Parts: sequence; structure tokens; C-alpha cells
Amino acid sequence: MNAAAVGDTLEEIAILLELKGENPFKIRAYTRAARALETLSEDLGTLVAEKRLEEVDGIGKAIAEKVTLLVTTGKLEYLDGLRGEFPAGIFELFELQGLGAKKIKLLYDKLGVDSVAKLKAVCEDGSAGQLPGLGEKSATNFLKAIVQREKCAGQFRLGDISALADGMLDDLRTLPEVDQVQVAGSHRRRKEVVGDLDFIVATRHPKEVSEYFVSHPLVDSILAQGATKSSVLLKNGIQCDLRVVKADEFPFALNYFTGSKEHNVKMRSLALERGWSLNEYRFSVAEGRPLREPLPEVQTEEDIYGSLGLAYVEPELREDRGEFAAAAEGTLPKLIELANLRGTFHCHTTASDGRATLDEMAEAALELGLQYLGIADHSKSSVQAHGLDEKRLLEQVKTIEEYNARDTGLRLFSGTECDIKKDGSLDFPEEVLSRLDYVVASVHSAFTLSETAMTERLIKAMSSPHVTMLGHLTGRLLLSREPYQVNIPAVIEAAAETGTLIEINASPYRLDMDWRWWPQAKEKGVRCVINPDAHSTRGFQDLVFGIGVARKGWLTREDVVNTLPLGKIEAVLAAKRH
DNA sequence: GCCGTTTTCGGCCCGACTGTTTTCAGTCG
Repeated sequence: MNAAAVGDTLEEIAILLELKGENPFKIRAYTRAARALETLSEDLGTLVAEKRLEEVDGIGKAIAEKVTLLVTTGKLEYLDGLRGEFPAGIFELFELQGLGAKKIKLLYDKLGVDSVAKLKAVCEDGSAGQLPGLGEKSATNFLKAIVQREKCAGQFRLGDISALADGMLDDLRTLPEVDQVQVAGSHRRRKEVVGDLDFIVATRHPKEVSEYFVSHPLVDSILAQGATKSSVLLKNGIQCDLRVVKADEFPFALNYFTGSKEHNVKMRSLALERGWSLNEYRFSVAEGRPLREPLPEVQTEEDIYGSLGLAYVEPELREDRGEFAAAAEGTLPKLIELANLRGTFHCHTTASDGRATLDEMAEAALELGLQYLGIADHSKSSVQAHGLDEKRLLEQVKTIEEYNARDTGLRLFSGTECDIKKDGSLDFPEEVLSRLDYVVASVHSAFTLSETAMTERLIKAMSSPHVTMLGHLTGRLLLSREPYQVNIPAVIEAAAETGTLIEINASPYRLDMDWRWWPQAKEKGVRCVINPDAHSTRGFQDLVFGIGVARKGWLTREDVVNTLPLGKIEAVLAAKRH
């Protein structure tokens, strides 16, 4: 069993333990361990063989034993025992809003509910409403949740709801009653997919602001409305929460609702060490704890971190992945910003499947203030995308030479998004590739190879001196297509050895390579290139999402080659060929 | 079940809202 499968298994154990009503901290331990396995830098098999599992943060004796069994035998009696207590279908019930382990267990024990379909039946025939602790209203809400689940998956790509979030933000900002307003939550942390949008407002008129929010034209229905918190469902299916607080509470609320949950837990325990209790409103004296330091004065989020002995942690880093240690030591990186980009690669034109001509793409890049732009249309094997053959590609090279002769203030680089064929060979021969300024190598076919074969395929492609950068490493399409099986640490290793750049594909559908792997890549010495994969002039706007990934991956402008000015980028593109 | 610059045992973040209740459990973030 590989690391991903073991992680899934630990998650399953966590859910089963929750159903059993186990100690919540034990459940959390399994969830934490599962997460620790997500981006293991070492091969799990090696860790098991060398009995070094317990070195991993979050894995202790008991879980190490279970993981060892899973890796070596693929089986675990403990899990089989748990599975025997509940039917498999019960898992889908956890996807419903308002249904947790306790209610699911109640429904299962009393009425035999083990699927969404059965839940629907017992809600409609009235038997669910008869259970202790449940009533008519609960049954109605379960039915609503079932409808809602069918309507949308409950998750949204960041790029798809960003404009909506900005619009709502602007609307709230124009209210005279609103003193301050911000989007918090996973949107502020720039997570690739978000489940809801959180707005935090500072106001002296909470009632008016809440009233405005729940009656906003985009609202479909009101889920909850209280004195300080309102939740609504928008017409496009996304849930939006509003928190209204007083001005002096605003930094605390913003911090708390930005999360992540794991980050918050750590923040609060750091406060407790000083004898303070931290909530979404303020610091207060913690009961039953010695007060080690007087309560601090707080005006801003920076002050909250400062009073805990930490440097300010940018929202993108708040995932409890080492930011606390770095903030305490003062070694947090200065994160890259959109304004640092000087150019970009991997753009398409009407020559393949783009919607804008080469001149239109160049014009758009100039308007953005870029110094250079790389054109990388598809290669001939991508027939579906009207990929270029050798002849058309070399014609495009000539066109780009002519463009550069016009001296517009933008330097174009000629490249290709060259298909990596099933066996790892490239779609163009060396003599053609050598005529280009750079090459993006990507997989667009045979997604279902084994992990070993896919990994070898990518590594073989990277071994070519002409492959400048690896495009969308895993081929995933967020919320629609799973990544193909590939050993990412091995690919990172090969990129470091061969001096191949790895792309952050900034398309909101891809955001690939994922932010979770970048700290490891950076440590190995791999350099990053942020590319929009633009198929139209509007596609350049996606660069901001790529920047979000880079920031979440702890990258600085030095880690990303397309922050380099024109005078220095050519040497980077040519480096592998020398 | 994990973890330790107070601890190898006893902690482990904290509050809002809902629904079913007369004081609170469950869920969510």
C-alpha cells in the first residue's frame, strides 16, 4: 500500500471512531497522521523498513504499528473490526450539512439508515422526526441537505468564485454602516478549492448590516441568522457567512476566521502558555492558569502574532506546516508578489487551441507591463488541440523573430508545449527543439499508466537538455479529474538533478504542481516558473492564482525564475543545453 | 492517540446557532 492509500485508510478509521463516539483527541490523532502522510518527503516503504515512522510528526507508536502492517501486508485487523460494525454506505451521510456522527449513529441504530436514500425515506414517512432529540424540523432540514448535495458538490474552485467574493466585498464596503470589511477563510488563505466564503465586518450597527447581507440580491436562502453570525446560500450554490463585530474585535475575528482550523488551535494553545485565552473577539485571562504576562494591547493582526512572540504570518502560510517555528525564529520567507513577475511562459495562440492571435497575446502582455512572453502552442500529437507540426512550428518561430525585430518593448520567446509521449520520448526531434528558445514538456495522453511507468516517463522527458520546464505535473483538473499516478518526490529529485524547472500552472482548474510540494522542491534546489497556460488574453488574469500557490508553497521572488528581468532570463532558458 | 524548554501523565481551542428542549447536545467553522 502506498502513502496516499494509507492516508485514506487512516481517514476512514477516524470516521469509524467518530461513529463509535470515541475520544475526539484520538480521532484527531488519526486525521493528523493521515495529513502527515500526504506530503512525505521520504518514501513510506523506506521509513517502514528502517523503522523510522515515529520520526514523523503526528505518528506515534500505535499508528506506526498500524501503518507498518498496512504497508507490508496491505491488511489491518483493527480496521476490519471497525468496518464490521457499520455498513459501507453510511459514509455518504457525512457529506450532508447538519448531519454528524452522533445523528448518523442514532439514525442507523434506531431506523437502520445506512444510505442517503434510506434517510430520505425515514424523513418523508415521519419516523426520523419521532427519534429522541430530533423533530419535524430536523427531518425537513435533512431533506433540504439532500437536495443541496445533489445540486452542488459543496466545493468551488478559487478562480470561479473570486469575482463573486470581490463583488460582495464591494457591496458591503459601500454600506455607510460598515467601518471595515474583509474576506477571511480559505479564500484569504488562497486555497485551490473553497467550501464557503467568510466575510468579517466591523460595525456599530450589526443589525442593519446583517439585514442587508441576508437580503442581498444574490442570496437564494437564509441558513441561519443570529446576532453576530448569518449564513446564506447564494443562487450559485455557495454558502456565505457573515460575522459582524466591533472595531476593536475586528483583528481577532479576521484572524480567527481566516484559519486554518489547525493554525487556530496552535494559536490558542500558544496564548494559553502565557495564561491568556484567545477567542474571535479578544485575549482574556484564562481560568485556572497562572497569568504569566499581562494581557497585550492589540490594534492589528500583526499585534496578535507579536504578542505571542511571533513574526506576522501571511494568511497563505496559516496551515500549521511549520509557520509557527519559522515565525518564532524570524525565518519566515518574504513571499513572492504578483508585481514581481517580469514575464511568463506557456501561452497558447490561435495557431493551436488559443482564442487570441499571437499579436493579441503580445499586446495583452505589454498592457500588463511584462517584459517578455513565451509562446508555447501544442505539439502535433495533441490533435484535439490542433497541435503544430514541425513546419507550422518553424513558421511560428519566424513570425516571432519578425515580431522581435519590431522592437515593441516586449520580447517574445519561441517555445512549444511539447507532448511527452507514452514512452517518455518527446513529440519533436532534437534538431527541431534546438531551434526554440525553450520547451514546456507536458503529458496530454495515456493518463492511466502505473505510478512507476508514469514517473519514468516524466523523468525520461526531463533528461532531455531541451526540456526547460515541466508543465502541469499531475494533469489534475480540480473538482473534475483526478491527478494521474506519479511519484512526485522522485520527479522533484530528477528536476533538481537535471536542472529542469517545474511549472506552477496558474489555471484555476489546475494549480499544478500543488502548493504542498513546493517547500520540498525548494529545499532540493528546484526552481519554479509561474505560467498562466493562457488560451486567451483574459487568461493572463489567472497569474494571480499561480502567485497564490507559490505563496502557499513558501516561495520568494528568488525561487521563481520569471521574476528575473529580460537581461537575465535568457541565461536561465539556455542553462540546460550547456 | 500524541506529546513534552513546566509535563512520560494529563492535557489536548473556543464560540455561535439550531432544534428540541426548560438547560443542553450536536454541528460547524
